Amino acid sequence: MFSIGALSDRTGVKIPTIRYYEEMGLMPEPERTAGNQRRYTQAGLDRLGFIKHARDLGFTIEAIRALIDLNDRPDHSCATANAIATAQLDDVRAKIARLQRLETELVRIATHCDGKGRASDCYVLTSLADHGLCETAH
Amino acid sequence: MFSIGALSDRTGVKIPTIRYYEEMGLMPEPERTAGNQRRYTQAGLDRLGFIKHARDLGFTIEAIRALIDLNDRPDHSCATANAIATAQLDDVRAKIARLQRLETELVRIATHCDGKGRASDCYVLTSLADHGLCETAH
DNA sequence: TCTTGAACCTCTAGTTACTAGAGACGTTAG
DNA sequence: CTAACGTCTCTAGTAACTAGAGGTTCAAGA
Repeated sequence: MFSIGALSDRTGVKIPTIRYYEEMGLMPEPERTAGNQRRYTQAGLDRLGFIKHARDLGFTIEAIRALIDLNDRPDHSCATANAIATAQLDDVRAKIARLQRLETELVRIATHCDGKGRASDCYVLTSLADHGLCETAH
Repeated sequence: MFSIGALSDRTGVKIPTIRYYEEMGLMPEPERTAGNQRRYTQAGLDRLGFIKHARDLGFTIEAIRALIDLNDRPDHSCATANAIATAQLDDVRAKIARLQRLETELVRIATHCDGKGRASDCYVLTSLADHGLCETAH
C-alpha cells in the first residue's frame, strides 16, 4: 500500500494534483486508514502513471476520462480510443502550424530591433501597431 | 467617437473582452455619454488594435502592459521591448519543439491502432499505460 | 510508551484570459 | 413616442491546477 506522498514521488505528480484527479473522477477513491489517510494499491499507481502520461501528451481531463472508461471495459471496441488519439494529433499539428507562423513574425519583428534605439523608432512597437507589416496571417 | 460595439466590429475583439482589457489597465478609461456608455476616440481604436495584434502573437497581458508603457514614453530606450519580443520568440520556439516531440509519439501511437480491435489489445491504451514504449522524452 | 516532526487531512481562494448570463438602462430609426 | 437593439454592472463559470490556513495522523527514535 502506498501513501499519497509515495504515489507522488513515484510518478512526479504533485499531491494536490492527485487529490484533484480523484475529485474529477480520474483516480478511484482509495481505501483510507483509521485516521482517514489515503492508501493506494499497485492499480492506483498504474492508473496515475496512465493519467500522467496522457497529460504529458496533452490530452484533456475529459479525453483521459473517456480513455480510462475504455481501459476498464476490455471487450469494448477501441474505435473511440483511436478517434481520441487522432483528434489529439490533429490538435497538436494545428498548434505547431500556428506557432510556426508566429515564429516567422516574431523573428521578423525582433531582428529589426537591436534594442539600442529609442521607443519612438522601435520596430517591435511599430510592428505591433501596424498589422499590415506582417507577412503571414495570424 | 466610437461605441464599444463599433470598436468590437472594427477589431474583432469581443465587447466583454474590451471591458476586461480596461479593467486590466490595458485600455484607458474612455469618456462616457450622459447615459454612462463608453465613447472611444481613434487613439482608443489604435490601442485596441495594438493589443489584439500582440495577443494574436501570444504575448501575455503582463507583457503587453509593459509594451504599452514603452509606447507611451517615446524617448525611452527600446531595450525592454526587444527583450520582451525575444523572450516571446524563445517561448514560441520551446513550445514548437515540445509539440513536435508529442507529434512523433502521437503518430506512433495512433498508427499502430486502426480502431477495429478490442480495447484489451488497443495500442493507444497500452502505450499510455507504458511510458517505456515512447521514443522521445516528454 | 511517549514524543516529535514530517506527512497528511479538508477547505477556500487564486491563477490566465476570457466568456456567459441576469436584470436594468440608454440610444436611435421610423 | 415607441420598439428594438445596444450597453451597463455584477456575478459566476471555464481548464487544470497551485497555494495556504488550520488542524490531525503516522512512524521512528528515546
